[in-house]
Amino acid sequence: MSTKTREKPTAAVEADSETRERILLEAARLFRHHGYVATTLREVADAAGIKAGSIYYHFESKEQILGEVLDKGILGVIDAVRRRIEALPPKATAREKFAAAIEGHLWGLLHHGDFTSANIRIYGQIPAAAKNRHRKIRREYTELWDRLLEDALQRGELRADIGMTIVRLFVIGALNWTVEWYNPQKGSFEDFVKQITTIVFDGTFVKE
Amino acid sequence: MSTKTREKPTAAVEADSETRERILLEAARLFRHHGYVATTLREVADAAGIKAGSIYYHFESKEQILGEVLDKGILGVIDAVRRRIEALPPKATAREKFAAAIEGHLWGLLHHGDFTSANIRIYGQIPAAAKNRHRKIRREYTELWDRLLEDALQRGELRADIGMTIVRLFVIGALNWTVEWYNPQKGSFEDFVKQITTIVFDGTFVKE
DNA sequence: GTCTATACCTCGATAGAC
DNA sequence: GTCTATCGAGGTATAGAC
Repeated sequence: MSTKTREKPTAAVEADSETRERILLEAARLFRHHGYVATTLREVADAAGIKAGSIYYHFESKEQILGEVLDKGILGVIDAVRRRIEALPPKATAREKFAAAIEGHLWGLLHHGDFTSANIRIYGQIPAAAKNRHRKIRREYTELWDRLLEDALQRGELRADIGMTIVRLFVIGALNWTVEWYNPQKGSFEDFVKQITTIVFDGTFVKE
Repeated sequence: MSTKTREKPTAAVEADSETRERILLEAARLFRHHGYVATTLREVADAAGIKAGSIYYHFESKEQILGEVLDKGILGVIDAVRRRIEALPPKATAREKFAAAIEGHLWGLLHHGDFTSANIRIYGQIPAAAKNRHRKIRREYTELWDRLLEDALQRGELRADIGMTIVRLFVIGALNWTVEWYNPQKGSFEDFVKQITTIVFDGTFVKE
C-alpha cells in the first residue's frame, strides 16, 4: 500500500480543471445573450452539467466569473494582434502593420465570440469595481493602436485631415461590432478580412 | 355644487404626462448604464422623484417601459434620416443621399443618447417577446439603407468589389457605436459628421 | 468535488388608504 | 395620482452530508 506505482507525477500543475473551463464557457455564452445580471448561477450550473452550489468550489463569487470572462475576451484579441505584428518583416510599411492589426483583431474577436461579445456588450453595465480592473488593460491596447497610427501619420500614409483619435475610436468600434453580425457561412474568413480592410483603408465609394 | 366654473376645458388630449415622460427618461438612462434586468423599478422611481408603486399608474409593467424606451431610440433616428433625405433636391447624387443619411443617423443617435445607447446596448439581451416586436421596424430601417446602396451601386458610385450587405452592416454598426465614445466637448457636431463621412466614403489612409 | 437544503435578501407587482 | 404595506418568486451564497 505504501509504494504503489505512481507512474505519472501528474505535475502539481493546477491546470484549469475541465469543469472550471466549462463554467467559464457557458457563463460567457449566457452573459453574451442575456446580460450579466440577468444570467443566474443556476442557469450557468445547469448548462455546465452541475448544480448551482458546486460553482463555489471553483469560484468565489459571480463577479469573479465575470472578471475571468472579460479577461479572456480582451486578452485573446490582444494576443492575436501582437503575434501578427511581430511576425512582420522589420521594413513593413505602416499600411502592412495596420492590416496585420486588423486581421489579428478580427481573428481574436471572432475566434472567441462568446467571450468577446460578452465583453463588448456588458462592459458598459458591469459593477464599477470590475470596470476599474479592466481599464488598464484596455488602455494598453488602445496605446498599441495609437502607436500604429502615429507611425502611419509620420510616414505620410495616414490621412492628415482626420483626427487620429477619431480614426482609432471609429475603427476599433467598427471592428468590434462585427462580432454582432459576422456570419461565417457567407464566405471565408480571409475574404471577410479583405473586404473589411479595404473599407477601412480606402472607403466604400469610388474615388471621385 | 352643480354648475361650478370649469374655466379650461383642459382638452381631453391625454398628452403624455410630465411624470410619465420623466419615468421614460430616467429608465433609458439607467437601462443604458446598468442594463435592463439590473435596473430596478425602485431606482427608476427614485430618479423620477416618485415611489415605486406609483409607476404602475403610468405603465402596466417593466417590460412596457422597456418597449417604449426601445421605440424612442430607433424612431428618433429613422425620423431624422428620412427628413434629411426628403429635403434633398431630386437630382442629388447617391453620394449626397448617403451623406444625408449618415448625418441624420448620427444626429438622431447622439441627440437621444440615452435612448439610442440603451437600445444598442441591451437589444441583444432583452426578452424574446420584446425583440420580436422590434424586428419589423429594424428591418424597415435596414431596407432604407439597402435602397440607398443599391442606387449608389447602379450609378457606379459605390465600390463594386465589396458586398453591399457587408457595407451596410459595417457602416451602420460603426455609426451606432459612436454613441459610446462621441465627446461633444472635443469639437463641433458638424466637424464630427464631416470626419466620419470622409472615413466612410474615402477611408483612413492616403490613396496609394 | 459535487450534492441537498436553506438562510437571507431584493425583485416586480398588487391592494387599498388618502 | 401618489402613497404605504406586503405578497410570492427567485436571486446569491453558505453549511454540511456524502
